[in-house]
Amino acid sequence: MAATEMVLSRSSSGGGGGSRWCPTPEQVMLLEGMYTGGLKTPTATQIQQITARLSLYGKIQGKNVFYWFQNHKARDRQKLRKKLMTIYQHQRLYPPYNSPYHDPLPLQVGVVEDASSCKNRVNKWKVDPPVDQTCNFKCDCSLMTVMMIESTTPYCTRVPPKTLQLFPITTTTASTLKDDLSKP
Amino acid sequence: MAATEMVLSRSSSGGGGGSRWCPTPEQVMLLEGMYTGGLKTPTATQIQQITARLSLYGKIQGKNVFYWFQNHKARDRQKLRKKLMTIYQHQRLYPPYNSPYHDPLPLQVGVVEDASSCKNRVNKWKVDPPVDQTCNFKCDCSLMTVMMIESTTPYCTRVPPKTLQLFPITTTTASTLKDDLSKP
DNA sequence: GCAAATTAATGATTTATTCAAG
DNA sequence: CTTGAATAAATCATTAATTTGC
Repeated sequence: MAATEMVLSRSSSGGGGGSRWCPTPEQVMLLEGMYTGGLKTPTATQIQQITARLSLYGKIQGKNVFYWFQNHKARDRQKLRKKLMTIYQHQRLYPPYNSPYHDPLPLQVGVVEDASSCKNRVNKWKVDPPVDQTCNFKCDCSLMTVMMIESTTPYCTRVPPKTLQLFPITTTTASTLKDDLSKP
Repeated sequence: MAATEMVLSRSSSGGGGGSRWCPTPEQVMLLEGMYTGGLKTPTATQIQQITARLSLYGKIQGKNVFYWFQNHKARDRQKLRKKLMTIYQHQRLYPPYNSPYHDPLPLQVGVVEDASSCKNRVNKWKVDPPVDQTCNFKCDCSLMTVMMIESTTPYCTRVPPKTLQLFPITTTTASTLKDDLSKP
């Protein structure tokens, strides 16, 4: 980095108040809980609910949740991939078949109908996760839908309703409200 | 997705498909015009305007415009890439330098500040395109912002503004409300 | 102990790839 | 086969850890 200066140029970066979401420990904890609990790709509806719940612990948007799962899954996958790669390399083995470590995650997928017809890759994990909540919505596809849905709630912390600012490009000096994160 | 439903009862009339956007010839013409005119990656603001304009010729959403440019650019690029690849292969040449045909498109980028400091990749094409409309918004980054903006207008054919509903999550056993937001 | 400098994590975008409708 | 839609991989950029010299 330039290191020449970086002082208090606060939030000049682009469009939205704080430059990026900084999850509180509680939020991270809950998210990781859901992830290890089996939720890898939440549907739009789930993202909504998760966002609502996490907003109790700090300001957050649906897209943050969406990104979190995307990144977490991707990095999990790449971690596994590297591990497998070194293993294969170590044993002078080639990956099992076609694209072996291209999808190593033992994610719990949805119902894979019959597996007899392999014409399509079994990417059918679009049904909603193990928890049996009665959401019968077929195809709510992550990001788009999320964005469509969250519409009017720019960031949904439960702050007292101040004068709503569409695009807080203005300085908003300070941060302070940023986080009280004290690591456990 | 189960495909069990998708009633697609109506609206197939008049050139709008139910399941996916089917651009009218006028829309395609205009889009291609803009593309060859130099617009490769419209900002959110531009996407809005384009959508508004194209909605005169048929129903369309911001995401359609977004996807159209994404796909068009991607496929243009891959076409060029293939062409270059065969050329190189044909002449027993290796690509010029590091990743030669990784960015073959002579896209018109925004102002590249000084080019003297190459510390960062010059990916600064985030400023808004040639047309000098006075939008000073720094970083409105494509999809997210588009979605944020278009918010309450699920599909922006010129329908009269109804009362906005913000997505009832409650059980409401299936259906009924669903098609309200998927079909006109 | 403290900040500046460096490195590691990780949030956010962009690009490439894949799926499926027509 | 073409192409709209969706997802995953790669990349960028900023924040937190950490090292280091004082």
